[in-house]
Amino acid sequence: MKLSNTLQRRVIIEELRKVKSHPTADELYQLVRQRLPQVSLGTIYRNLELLSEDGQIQKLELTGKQKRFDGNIKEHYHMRCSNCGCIVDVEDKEIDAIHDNLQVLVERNGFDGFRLELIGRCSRCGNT
Amino acid sequence: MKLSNTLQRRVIIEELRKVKSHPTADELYQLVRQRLPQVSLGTIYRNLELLSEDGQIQKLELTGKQKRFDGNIKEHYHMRCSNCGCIVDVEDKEIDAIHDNLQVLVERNGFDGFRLELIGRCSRCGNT
DNA sequence: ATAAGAATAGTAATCATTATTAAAATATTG
DNA sequence: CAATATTTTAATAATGATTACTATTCTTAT
Repeated sequence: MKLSNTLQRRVIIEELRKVKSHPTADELYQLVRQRLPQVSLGTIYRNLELLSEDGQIQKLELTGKQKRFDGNIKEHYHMRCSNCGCIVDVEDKEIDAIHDNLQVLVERNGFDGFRLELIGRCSRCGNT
Repeated sequence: MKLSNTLQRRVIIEELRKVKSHPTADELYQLVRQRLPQVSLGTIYRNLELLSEDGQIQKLELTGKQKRFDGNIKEHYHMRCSNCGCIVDVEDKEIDAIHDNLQVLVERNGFDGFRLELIGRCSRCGNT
């Protein structure tokens, strides 16, 4: 079924695409509220689910108790900062290469797929 | 600090080591209750955390909203069944090999580590 | 055995998420 | 455009997993 074009939905998409922080539903709620003070948290949750089912945004399958969302639907990797817990995008040719290798290997061994989450330090937290 | 030797703690470890199902805290609570009917769910949670900090059991870093625990502290991979959601151990030479490759690659690119979760069908659910 | 510290059962509180519902907005059809 | 059907919304309640609190009991080290 096609999704209706509602103001709330438009603002949710816009705000999600503005940020690169892979927000949780609640974080996005805070952003959307600045433009639509009456918006309800349930609306955020419902739309994030619907929009990700519809392929307009990405629901991230990551460890941790909160779901996170990404306005960028191009497949790419994520790194979790071992210090602050934030999620950052990984743009890395070599990781793309290992992805392809993993995919082949994993399928050759009868698995359907895999989830890979990188761990490191984000730029804010440095290398120490 | 060293952990005291309590009956509850012993039974929790024993029951966890008996099963290969990577239970959640609540699932383990059901098992422990059969031997200690007065045990409290809080005791299960607290001890699972303490025991994993102490290295006596493994807390699994997996996607999904519930934490899971493993009595086997030897490092090994896990597969999530895409049908029933259960977690099964993966014993696979090739996966071990890719693990080592990934480790090298990931470190060479400045990451500290990674989490890999395989996806497939468990033996109960078959290959369809 | 006793005192100090740790762990327990029971309960309440918290956090993330999902469900419910009546009213409002949007889409469809004639 | 008007009438109707459908979807979505805000507000609220409910759920499920986990954590916090607390008075009492158990362990451990003297």
